[in-house]
Amino acid sequence: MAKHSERQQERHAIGADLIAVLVAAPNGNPVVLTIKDATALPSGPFELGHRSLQSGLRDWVEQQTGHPLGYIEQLYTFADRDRSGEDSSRRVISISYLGLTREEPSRATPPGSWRNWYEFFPWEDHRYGAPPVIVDVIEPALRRWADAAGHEEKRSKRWQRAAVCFGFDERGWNEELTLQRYELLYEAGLVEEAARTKEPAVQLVPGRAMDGDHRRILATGIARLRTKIKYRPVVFELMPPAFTLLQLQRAVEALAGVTVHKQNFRRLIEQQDLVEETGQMSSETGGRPAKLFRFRHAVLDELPVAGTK
Amino acid sequence: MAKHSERQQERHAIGADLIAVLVAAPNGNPVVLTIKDATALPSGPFELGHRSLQSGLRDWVEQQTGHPLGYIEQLYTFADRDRSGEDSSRRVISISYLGLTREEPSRATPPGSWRNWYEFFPWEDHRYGAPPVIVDVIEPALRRWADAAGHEEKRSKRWQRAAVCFGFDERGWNEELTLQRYELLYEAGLVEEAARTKEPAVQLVPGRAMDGDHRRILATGIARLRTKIKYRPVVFELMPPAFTLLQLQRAVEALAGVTVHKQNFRRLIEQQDLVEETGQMSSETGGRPAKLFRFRHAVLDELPVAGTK
DNA sequence: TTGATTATACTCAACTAGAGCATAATAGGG
DNA sequence: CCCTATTATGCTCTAGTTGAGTATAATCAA
Repeated sequence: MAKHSERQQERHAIGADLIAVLVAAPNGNPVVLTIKDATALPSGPFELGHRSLQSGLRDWVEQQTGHPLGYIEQLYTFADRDRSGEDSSRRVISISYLGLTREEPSRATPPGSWRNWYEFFPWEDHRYGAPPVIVDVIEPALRRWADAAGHEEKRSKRWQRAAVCFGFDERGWNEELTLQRYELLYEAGLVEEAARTKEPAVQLVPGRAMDGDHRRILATGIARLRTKIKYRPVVFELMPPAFTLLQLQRAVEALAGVTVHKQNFRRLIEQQDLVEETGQMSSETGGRPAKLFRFRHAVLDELPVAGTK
Repeated sequence: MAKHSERQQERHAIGADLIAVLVAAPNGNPVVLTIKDATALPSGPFELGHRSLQSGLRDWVEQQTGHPLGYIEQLYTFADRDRSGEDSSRRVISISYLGLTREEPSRATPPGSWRNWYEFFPWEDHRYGAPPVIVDVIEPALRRWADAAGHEEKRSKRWQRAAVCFGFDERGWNEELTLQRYELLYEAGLVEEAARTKEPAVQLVPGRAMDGDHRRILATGIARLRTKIKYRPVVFELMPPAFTLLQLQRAVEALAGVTVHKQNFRRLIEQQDLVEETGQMSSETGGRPAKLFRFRHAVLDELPVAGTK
């Protein structure tokens, strides 16, 4: 155990920031709360008055958006000097959180604050097939990046990594690799954030950039959520009190960025007793009316339950 | 975005500590590195000179143990005032990590530094059946705790939570709930750490206590590792370069605290191509000699691989 | 009344996971 | 050398899960 008193001077040159990836899914649109014209995630300093990190986050997010936060989960803490834009005489520790909220808040959040998260990651939305940007831009760019490696061994390692991430060479798309894909594009110098420090690539991959690490944090949040919905019933934090099974499915698909087999999705939800009928039917957009369901909150007490794989 | 400059004063009253849950498994024993006569986890301040949190941790752990850290993973960051033992005029942010190392280091670590982690959680080892402490001490104590609740509804909620955590009422043991179990015992005032602030219970549950939050952090690390080995090949970080399948199985069982079906374990490992034969056989303790295997490091590049469920 | 659209019930085959049986190869004691 | 204990290793069987498809039911709009 180091003596703390000797190090007060050094330790005091440290600050802490809380950064939030705040997600909602109003009618099947995956949106995230942003500030500064969608160039940053909402963040605020951790202050002495806060009871804990989590309550500190709750305080200012609820104050800022006017809506209560349902689910909160810590994402990652980092303090890399190279990554942060500040000078190196002091360090800021950034603690990021994933938060889910039920509705898209309107008051206290200027229009345009909530953004479809695929604006930042156009290559992540495979609900309507693989986005053209992958085969048109990303694949050739990563091929060039791989070929630019010195040794043959390194070349093939690079390409294998790219192929795993993006599902090239028959490998198939894995929606959970959102973070790995962003990091790969960053290392290959294909996103704007990387081009700021490294030499810029000839052609950047489309997708809205953000300040500092924020896009990377968003990628972390998306990846976490995409894995989490498979084994924990967290989607319901994003749903209205009553919903149809198709609405639920659309929400899951929006987050995962892939479509699922309708009948199998229903089977899964029902056999896990995640929902119960409200007894009412929906006034539908078209087609046969659907039963309305509500989340069975009791499942949260029956802990080791599964989600919506 | 808050103006940072206005808050310098407040922000500077913050320090950061790195805390390590460092795990090894020499011949099937799950051990963790401790200091101060096994009352604390190794920790050190995060300093300005450190390149990043992770490298800061690596620096002083390797310096302190003389062994390189294989796998490192962030666990959790917290700054709750109630939990930490320090005065409230300043805050320390604790960032905890899980680290895996191959061998039990001997130099630079005094004897007794590595402790079997079941000394801290005697109720977590189900390799030889459910430990008697559960039915003898924990179950009746939690029954009393549940009954002590005011409303009938709260009583049944408490008991349901206890039953889920410890597998009462036919529910079966779930080894991944290590953290939830510790937190339950803490809330029920049944561990020493809780008795320091709350009123002490009549009889505490056996198990070595630690300073501050350290036992809780250890529980977090164990729980994380128990879930991780099921879908990522991290056990191999704890194994020697060559090993028999039984040795591998013993390591997994040591971490998970439960036994597995031998033949099915072999089938799983082999069909996933996690290992390859070295061509050599083991000079065994008894019985038919076993083939020696080594980890196929290439699987780390074939990313979305499974582990040792 | 027909077609489009969505809801909902079933079926089927492939695969996975849990459990057990059988046989092989070694050591040690008589 | 044979018997027994012990561990290694191969194989089977069954139940459950998963992916994909077929069939039928309600509704609306033209």
